[in-house]
Amino acid sequence: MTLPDGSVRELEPGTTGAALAASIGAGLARAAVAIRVNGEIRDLVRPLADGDQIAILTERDPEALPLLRHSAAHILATAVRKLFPGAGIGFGPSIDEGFYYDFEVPRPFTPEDLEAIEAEMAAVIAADHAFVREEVSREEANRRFADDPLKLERISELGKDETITVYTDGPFVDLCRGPHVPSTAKLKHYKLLSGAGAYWRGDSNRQMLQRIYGTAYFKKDDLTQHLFRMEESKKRDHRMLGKQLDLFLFHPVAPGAAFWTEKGTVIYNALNDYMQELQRDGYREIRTPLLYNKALWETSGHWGKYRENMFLVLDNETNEHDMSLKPMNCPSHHLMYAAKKHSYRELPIRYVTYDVLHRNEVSGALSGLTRVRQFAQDDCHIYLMERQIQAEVHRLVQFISKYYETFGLKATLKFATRPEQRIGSDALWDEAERALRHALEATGQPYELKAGDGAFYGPKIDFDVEDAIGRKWQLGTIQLDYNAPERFDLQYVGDDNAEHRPVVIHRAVNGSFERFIAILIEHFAGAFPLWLAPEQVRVVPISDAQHEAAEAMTATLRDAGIRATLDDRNETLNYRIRDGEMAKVPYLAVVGQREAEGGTVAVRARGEGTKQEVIALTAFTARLVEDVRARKLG
RNA sequence: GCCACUGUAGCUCAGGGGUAGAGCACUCGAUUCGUAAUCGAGCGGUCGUCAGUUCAAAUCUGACCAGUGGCUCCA
Repeated sequence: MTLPDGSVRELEPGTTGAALAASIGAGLARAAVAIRVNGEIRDLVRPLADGDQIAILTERDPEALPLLRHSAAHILATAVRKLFPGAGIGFGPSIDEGFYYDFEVPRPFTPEDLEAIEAEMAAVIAADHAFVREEVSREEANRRFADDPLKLERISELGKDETITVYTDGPFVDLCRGPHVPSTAKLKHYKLLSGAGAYWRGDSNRQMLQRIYGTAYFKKDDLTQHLFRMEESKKRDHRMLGKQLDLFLFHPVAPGAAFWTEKGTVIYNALNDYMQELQRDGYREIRTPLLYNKALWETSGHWGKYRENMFLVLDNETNEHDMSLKPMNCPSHHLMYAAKKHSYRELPIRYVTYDVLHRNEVSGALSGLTRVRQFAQDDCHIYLMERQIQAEVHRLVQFISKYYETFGLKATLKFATRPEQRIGSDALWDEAERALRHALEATGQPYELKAGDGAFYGPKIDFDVEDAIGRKWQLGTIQLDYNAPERFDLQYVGDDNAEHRPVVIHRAVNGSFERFIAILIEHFAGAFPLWLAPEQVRVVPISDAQHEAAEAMTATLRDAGIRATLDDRNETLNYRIRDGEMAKVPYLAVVGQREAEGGTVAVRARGEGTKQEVIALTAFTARLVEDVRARKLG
């Protein structure tokens, strides 16, 4: 057998991974979680064969964590079966952030149930049950799971040639492909998080099961960090901060559509201004109608595939719902392009629109600003020749990266290639993928390949950003589209005086303003950098004697374009300082007798406590103006 | 859309078959203060909406509306 370092070991036939690990060292034997045999991850207890390529997996291997979590799901089921005899069992996989298991029980699990179950899991772990793998015949499997209709259903779907395996840990037997960690004692750091209803097979026509979510890690620190992140997410929830900081609100009369307060609107406009500033170079901002006859959606293909997500509007003359609010801008952009004849000399043509869009999301999907029915994208469509793709994508990647950097968001690029379901010839896809990949590599930025994850009409680059507490959000996208130009019969006249098809690039950076602002609120925990802060400076006179001076200073700041307010309420200084800090205003400019006389302000920066700086108002103003201009972060 | 839970003052929340409570915010008065809550008084609610049960409903029941979590990252 060959080990990862290339060394070869001779072993008795039938030796298991566990025995191999033990023969290498006692430490490795203890740390071993599973074994990779010829690229396939297996249980340690399975026998090895002559000539196998072997790698022993320990908790340090990234592939090991899902095994632990999947095993945790079994341990959870073991505990639930003990406390709720007769509970039906569904699926219990590991997921990105942990694991879950679905149970068929007469009532939902309560938080108290979860506590009891978690305690019972500790008992299962203490018992140190080995995970025993067995290969069984279909008949045997049906016999074993005679009381588990959900498992029987799954067994009936397995192909004739598939090996059916079951895993046993102590009293619990489960139909399972495996593999698992060697025994229940491997699970040390885990936490049950929540219970929720979930349909069997995700089908709302099937019965509702009760799902328990949990998470597990090899290291205590990792679990602690995960739980901390959950806590921190709760504290930063944009729905709570939005209310607290008075940025936006929702009302039952317009579900899924935000009302922006004057403060929220400042942020919205600041983002829009920045976007426009970055796009002065070569972009054409246009506006198109919000309401269209269905003819447009028939051309674009939305009428057939997307209609249930569109808001249809009754046309009184025809008495038909044959008008619709636009759910996206692309068709209207294509229309604008097609309205004129274009020379190759004009390309690329870049249309940008910030119009409001409506999509009829199902009611249960709505959530704060992140899932809404009305929103605005920074929507751009670029019409260009194939040979321009590389340069254009290069330009876009740099632009988008720069944009995210301004907010201190770390972006990761994902390159998504042709999916199974697609349109267009392979030659076209080859060309499109080649052009995208070259452009990507030219930027020098690392990227991750997501094979088969492209749009049905073309490959794409997605931007995942990581926020201040390490959460990932999918934001920007650059998509090549060969389909739309066909549907809309888009053309340009080439240097050969013949008509040619342009290619379309769809591009969004914010995704939607609504969702992006939600992400920013959580990223900054409501403490926006100066250029985004709705209220940038709050002038706080110490007593009435400085009222006039403070008023004049506020006016000076405002004249310089700074969003300054005056807090001359009849409250103590302490009260107003506290209020300013809680409102997360970047600067409090305190004006006492000394400052009023000297034309200075005592500046208290947000979160810096009493570390104040007394500075001439003119110098302070100049600094603020510069920081806003530079969109300085902190 | 479906399931579970939730809906009481502008906000956060307590209460609960017999005429509605707190803190903060707001208004007024006193206080004029050097860096995270000064004191006092006052204003403020058809207890999400509509029905039903009851002598009596904010409380119990149902429907609806809205919000929150979830609804295969396949044994």
